[in-house]
Amino acid sequence: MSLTNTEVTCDIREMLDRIGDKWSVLVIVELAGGTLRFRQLQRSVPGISQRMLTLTLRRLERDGLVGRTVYPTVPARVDYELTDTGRSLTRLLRGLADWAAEHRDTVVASRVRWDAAEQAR
Amino acid sequence: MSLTNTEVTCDIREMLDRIGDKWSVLVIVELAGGTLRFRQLQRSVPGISQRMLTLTLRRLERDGLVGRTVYPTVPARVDYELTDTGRSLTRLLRGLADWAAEHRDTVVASRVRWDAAEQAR
DNA sequence: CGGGATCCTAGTCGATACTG
DNA sequence: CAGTATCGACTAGGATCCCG
Repeated sequence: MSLTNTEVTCDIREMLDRIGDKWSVLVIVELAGGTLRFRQLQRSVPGISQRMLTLTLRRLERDGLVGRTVYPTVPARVDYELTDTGRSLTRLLRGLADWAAEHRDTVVASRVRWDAAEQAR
Repeated sequence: MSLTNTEVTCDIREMLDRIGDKWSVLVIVELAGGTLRFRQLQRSVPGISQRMLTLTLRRLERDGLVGRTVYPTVPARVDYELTDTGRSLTRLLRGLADWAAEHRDTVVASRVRWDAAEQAR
């Protein structure tokens, strides 16, 4: 169960390079609820700009986590959905969310203590 | 088991803000092997600069994931070790590493395909 | 509607030099 | 040894405009 080796840590870094940016997990989580169009997705992820939604989706599509379907109607219609690989990620995200929920208070308290000590200097 | 709600996604973003940077997980993984001094840690994490190791350790200490002990000897000696909270993270990191190991080939293949299609334009 | 192309800023990171 | 301070490069991300 040891984690101390270069190979494993590189694996983790790869993962974080994939989903550690500002928007990827938010998009993935929304798509976990089902297929969404570009506009729907943008409305579902408050604060994301058009540009960042596009960039994020392209990266996820490139990695095979998200599928893109274009319907040649006018105006254009584009559906986004998680692939099987993408869906397999939701289990992991659940794990992250659970850890965060469980330890948030402790972490916040630690920060408050730290910042107070900082202030004291 | 749904992930689609703002609260959960914020939890995950908090987590990623905490460990999603370039060095945090690498430091955590090294400390998972036991207490280390500053220099030992720097040698254990190839490529990390003095500055980034300091910054990373300060952040982790502020969040209560890493403990710091100073021995007032000359020259100074400082030990770093995971707290209980920090140690609880290793289970999660194991999950990330496992996912990465299992899906790396698929993801890489998807990228190659994407980049080839890109080239074709 | 679903983007692409540009421009710009704020923050991250690395390199280097210095200190107790 | 264990840092702090400074500078400069790079880049993620936001704002805006335009197009089919």
